[in-house]
Amino acid sequence: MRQSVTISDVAARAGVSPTTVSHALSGRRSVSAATLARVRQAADELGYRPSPVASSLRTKRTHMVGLIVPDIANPFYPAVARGLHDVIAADGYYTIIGSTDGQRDTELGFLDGMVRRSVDGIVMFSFAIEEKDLTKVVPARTPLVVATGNLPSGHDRVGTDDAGGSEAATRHLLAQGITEIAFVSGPKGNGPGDRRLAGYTQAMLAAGLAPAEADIVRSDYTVAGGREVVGELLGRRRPPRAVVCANDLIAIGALEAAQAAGVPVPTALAVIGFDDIDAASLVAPPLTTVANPAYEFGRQTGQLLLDRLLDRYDGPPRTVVVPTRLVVRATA
Amino acid sequence: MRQSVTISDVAARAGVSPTTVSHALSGRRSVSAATLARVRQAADELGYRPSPVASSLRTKRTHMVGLIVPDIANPFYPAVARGLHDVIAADGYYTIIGSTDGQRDTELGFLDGMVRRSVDGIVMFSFAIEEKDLTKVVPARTPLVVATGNLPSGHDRVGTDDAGGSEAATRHLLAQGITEIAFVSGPKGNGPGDRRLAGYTQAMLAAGLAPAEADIVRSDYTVAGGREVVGELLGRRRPPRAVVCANDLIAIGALEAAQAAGVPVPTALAVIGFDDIDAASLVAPPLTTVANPAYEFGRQTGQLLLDRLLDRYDGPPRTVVVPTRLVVRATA
DNA sequence: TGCGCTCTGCAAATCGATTTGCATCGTGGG
DNA sequence: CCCACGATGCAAATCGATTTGCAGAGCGCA
Repeated sequence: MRQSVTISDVAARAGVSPTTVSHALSGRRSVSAATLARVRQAADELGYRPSPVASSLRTKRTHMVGLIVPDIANPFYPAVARGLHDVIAADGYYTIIGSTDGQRDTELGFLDGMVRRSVDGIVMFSFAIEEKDLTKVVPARTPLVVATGNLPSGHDRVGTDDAGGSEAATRHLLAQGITEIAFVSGPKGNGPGDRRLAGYTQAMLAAGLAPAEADIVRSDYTVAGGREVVGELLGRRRPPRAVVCANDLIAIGALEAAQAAGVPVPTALAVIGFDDIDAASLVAPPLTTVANPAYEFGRQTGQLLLDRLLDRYDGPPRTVVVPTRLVVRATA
Repeated sequence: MRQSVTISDVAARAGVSPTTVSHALSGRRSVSAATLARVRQAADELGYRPSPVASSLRTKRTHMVGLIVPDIANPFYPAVARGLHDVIAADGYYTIIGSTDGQRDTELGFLDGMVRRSVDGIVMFSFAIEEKDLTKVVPARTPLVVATGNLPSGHDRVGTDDAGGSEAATRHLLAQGITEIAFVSGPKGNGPGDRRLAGYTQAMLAAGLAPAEADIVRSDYTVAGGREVVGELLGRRRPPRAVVCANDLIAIGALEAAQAAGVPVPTALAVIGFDDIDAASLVAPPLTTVANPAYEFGRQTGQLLLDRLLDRYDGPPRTVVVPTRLVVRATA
């Protein structure tokens, strides 16, 4: 079950040593033009396809990058994966994926597996792991990009401008003269909800408005959750004139609640979501939302990684914040 | 830059040869209980983590599976990826991904790259490649699951029951006494549109109805396209009482066209989509559609692959058809 | 002429595991 | 008592590349 054509076969055919073939094809040492031509031709004629596995054993480089996410089927991550993929594939790197469901053991398992497989770099979305776990499993020399907001920074890092996004959304409402604005966040924790909440608060304060405690409510990140809490908001004596939501699903729930209550959108209630998932443009009326550019996010992780893989950068950890963009449709 | 702990280190510590360590840990030959214990302990104490790269070089097995898709960011494929991932990860296999954008050269490039990386198996969604390309690049012994409908079968294969799905959708309408049913397919070609069309036709014929040529229209697979062609249908002298669409986006476009024309859904126009994308349940009214179970699809590809990887099956190519399921919501 | 330097090329070691072939030691059956 | 065989362990070959060290040839310069 040996490989069909090896470097020795090429060497034999070209009448040189395997050493010379290696040098000729890799260019790590110079060979004469004549030899180079003979080697090239021999390789060509035999259909030589070098074995990356053998090469990796010696060089310790696999041209593979690990991507660890909670769930590759969750719409955000495929776009990230694609962005990463597009950046690194251009330099011949492959992406190897692990879905962890946010389980700590699974996260560690994939991390360990990928390190042993000697991936050249790792992009990690982790929610259950801590810095010391990371350093225990991942050798210091392996580039690692961390893509979650909760870890202290000992690695390169990419994040979304959550606060800036909801700040822009809030300002968009304020600019229309709307001041009674509520915010629907996610569950307490280190998810994006409270970072987005912070942007809302800041915009309100900057406008000289102090958001009342009652104007800030929490939900899980689902349509049903959004429908429920916004339904409750609308039932109050003084319902808000607008809601900014921590994600699009909540916002879609808000739309449903408004419709159920007979409250016209956006004239009586303006709604703004966050993420710009596919469905945002498909619901009726189409949702005004803050685009969370997952693809761009992925590209940035790829850039940070590639800069280190190709020795273009060798300094202290860097952080990239991916900007968001307000997409104005019909709900605000 | 050598690996920290190698098999020789373990051997030294346990006072045996590397051979014995290998046999002890792999169980390929028997070792005495005492030796086994000593080896285990030595490995443990040193924190031995075997190198899959070295192992692969000798064994030709990498425990990696390649997944080649047109676009990992397209909602269908992440779910497939997850299904595949879940099945094979249980046996220690990793998924390595390539997005090709349906480009022939890119498809071939990833195929070649993965084969050279000596993946143990490949799952391929290809639209631009032909059987002979495949056999040229992929060694006969590498298990390959083909997941598109247009290739002649020389490999294991997984497909969706496209015809069955739209047949069920059509019958669902017929059962309500609706007979004026139109079908919106995709562009001519080997996409799923015409396989879905076939199911519609069959159901109509089985009911003794001969669908008129005018009842079958084509669109691209987008909302805009669906809106346009269904708008045209509704403007006819005798508009259909229902439309079955080749995918959900078209169906959502149909919804928009109906709303624009003031045609109530489902009372004056019933609409059924195909795929059950996330947005299907989020639009208003929620879309009745045929679920195309991508996750299950991925699991099936994983099963076919794993059966061969683990030598559980060694016969001629098999085909698995993943059943669809009618999801009745509010539009039909 | 002689010294040193660059250019070219090869032999051999190396990466870290797996696998084959051989040797040794008991043990039980004939 | 002897032979066959299973159990156990090691030395060495192997997978297919890369890299190091060495050597010969050719050239320029003092």
